[in-house]
This record gives sequence, C-alpha cells and structure tokens, in this order.
Amino acid sequence: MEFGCEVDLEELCPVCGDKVSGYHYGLLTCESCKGFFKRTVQNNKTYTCVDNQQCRIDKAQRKRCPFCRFQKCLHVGMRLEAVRADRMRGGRNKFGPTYKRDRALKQQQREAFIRAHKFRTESGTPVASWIQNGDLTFTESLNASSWTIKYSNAVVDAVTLMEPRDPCSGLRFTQDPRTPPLVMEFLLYDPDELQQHRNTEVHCEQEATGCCAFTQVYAVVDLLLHSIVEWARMSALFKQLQISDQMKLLHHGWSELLALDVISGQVLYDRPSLLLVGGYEVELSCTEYPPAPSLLDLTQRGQALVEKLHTLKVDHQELASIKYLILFNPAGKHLEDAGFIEKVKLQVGGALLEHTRTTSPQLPDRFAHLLDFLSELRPLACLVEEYLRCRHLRGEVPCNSLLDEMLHAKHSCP
DNA sequence: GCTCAAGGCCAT
DNA sequence: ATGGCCTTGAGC
Ligand SMILES: [Zn+2]
Ligand SMILES: [Zn+2]
Repeated sequence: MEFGCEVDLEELCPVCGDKVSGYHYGLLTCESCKGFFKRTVQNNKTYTCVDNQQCRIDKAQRKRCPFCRFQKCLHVGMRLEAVRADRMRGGRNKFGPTYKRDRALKQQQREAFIRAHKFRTESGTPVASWIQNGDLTFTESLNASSWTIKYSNAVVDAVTLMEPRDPCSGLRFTQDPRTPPLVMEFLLYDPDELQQHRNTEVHCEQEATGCCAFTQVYAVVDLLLHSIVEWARMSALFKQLQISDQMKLLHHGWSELLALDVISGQVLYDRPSLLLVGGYEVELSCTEYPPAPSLLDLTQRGQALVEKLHTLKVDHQELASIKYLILFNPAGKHLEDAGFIEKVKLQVGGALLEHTRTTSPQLPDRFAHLLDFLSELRPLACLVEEYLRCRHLRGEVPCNSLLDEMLHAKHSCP
C-alpha cells in the first residue's frame, strides 16, 4: 500500500496519453484505445510482441505493438466483460453507477482545488457560499450566525459552517496556503470544539438524571456516535456511496472513530478524558459478569495514544484526515464498490502525506508515525468495543440506540 | 425527453 | 488495422 501525492486531475488516456473521450470499458480512455480494445476483444485477436513485451505505449508509437498495447489496456483496468458478446448497441451496462461515482470523485477534487486556490487570494469569502447543494436542508437560524442542518430525525448545529470572521472559529481559516485541497476540505467540514463542547453540555444535563455510572458513559458514547454518523453523511465523498456501503463502512469503523474522537478532544482542546466520568465503577466492572475490560485499562491505553499525538504535535488537519482514512477502509467484506473506497483512501493518504511534508519537512517520518498511530488505535478500539459489548450483554445499553445497532452489526475485532 | 457509453461505419 | 465520427437505446 503506497500513497501518492499528486492529485489526479489529468484528462489523459492511461494507455497512450492521448486526449480522453469518455468512459470506455471501465475507465476514462481515448477514442482510439476504445476502438482498439473493442476490435481486439470482439474478434478474439491474438498478438505477439517481437521485443521483450515491454514496449512503451504512447500516442506516437501505440500502433507499433498491439500486443503490448492490449497488455497495457488490461493492466490499467479496461474490462473485457464490458464488450458485449451480443453486440447490442446503446443503453447502459453495470458500470454506469461506477462511472457516476468516479465522475463525482473527480468533480469533488476539482471543486476542492478551486476553493483552496480561491482561499489563498480572497480571505473573506463566507464559508456558507462554499457549501455545495446536496440533499441536506439548510435553514437559516433566527440570529443568522449559525445554521441548522436537519437530517433524518436528528438535528445538529453546524458550527463548522459559520463565517470565518466569527471569533470562535476564526482560527480554523488562517491556514497555511500550501495545505492540500483535500486536507483543507476535511478541516472545514470537521466538527470543531464548539460542537464537541455542546455535546459535553448535553451530557452534563443528563448526568444529573443518570441513575448509574454507565448511563453517563453511554450518554457520551451515544452523542459521539450520532455526531460521527452526521459527520460521515455530511461528506460529499461518503454520500456518493450506496446506502449499503455507507452502513458497512460505519459498522466497520465506528469504534475507531469513537476512540479517535475522545483522543482528539484531549489532544486538541485539552479536554479531560470523557471516559473518566464513569470512574467510580472501575472496581465494579471487575466483579460483574461478563467480565469487561476495565475502564482504567482503557483510559491508560488511551492516554498513551494521547501522549503520542502530543509529542507529535498533531494538528487539526491531520486528525480530520485520519478520520477519513479510518472511514474509507476498503477491507470491509462484501462492499459493492471497494474500488471507489480504495481510491478515496489513496487520495486522502496522498493529501495527508503532502500536508505533513509541507508542514514538517524536517520530520520525514511524520507520515509514518501517523500511520503507526492508526495501527495502535485499532486494538484500543477493539477494547472499547469489547467493553461496550459487555455492558450491552448486561442489558445496560438501551435497545434501538445507535450503539445498539453498531454492536449488533458484524464487527472486525478478534 | 436527455445522457453518454456501447457498437457501427468508412476514409486513411 | 487504425481512429474519427455516427447511431443507438436503457437508465435516469
Ligand atoms: Zn489511448
Ligand atoms: Zn511489444
């Protein structure tokens, strides 16, 4: 697995470098390679290379070795099954939705690039005007300085969408102009401290009515899970996925995102560990059945990761990008469009790599350290999941809650 | 109705 | 055999 830096905005045929004329047999290619691939497959042509089967294929030389040209067609991903055996014309095939998502991904990159570029010159652009049309309903609130997003039956304050002159969020928009477009995009859409603080406030209100310690932990977890789901569904990239894939990604990554949210809160805002609210019951959890990982162990492991991020001096951009790396995990089983998810992951990784290189050129291993952090986050997330699962088995998790749904979904922890 | 990727055509 | 341009038609 290797992350590349370059943003793929080019419109060149991946086979010969000629101008692209549209999607053909699985991907964007030029008109001539489309015709060549069609003729070859339709007529079961067999070519032979007179050289070492490594001929350079470009616009000028593509006619010289059809063997190597066809090899390259297959290598870049042109699909044999997109050539119709019955030669029926017109209509759409099963690649239609894939083309649509790929188009949206490229468009997203293009828009992010343009916005990031604009940002370098016009610093006073209202963020609200950057929001693209989606299936979200934006309604201006009474005082016009914040927006409310109604999504399904949940309502979340979108403080991230405030205008940049707002003193509370102004810092978010004084970014290094070299920040990669995608990273900038993630930062803009990442829930910020105000929203997290609001979550805590809600929790404090509920704390008074909580009857047992876990009720408080559950309240925080449920709020964080809701904000995680909201965050994901706000993402234009995530929205491109079929609902079934969206659910699979969330069911797969929720515990890591949850753990990262708690850790991020401590690193970015020096917020006390939210899990400590249930501190009283550390002893209790050792005696009840089924045995759960102790909260003490969880907080200690979490603290170790917090220290790691502190010494790395991780910034908000990096944390926002890491969340996408977690979400767009193509390893999940039975994904409809794992290819798209893989593409997004590579793009995010590339953008993050570029970001670390520009902000910390003196630390060439920074990106690797961030990936290390990710791999250490996974076992912690599994522990969190195990802990919550035990509480669930004890009947302490309300039915029909988001946590209930996540725990019932197939999970990946051993 | 329009889109746009699939197959078809034909001068080179 | 190549490749620029044309016709077709399911899915939106
Ligand atoms: Zn080509
Ligand atoms: Zn060859």
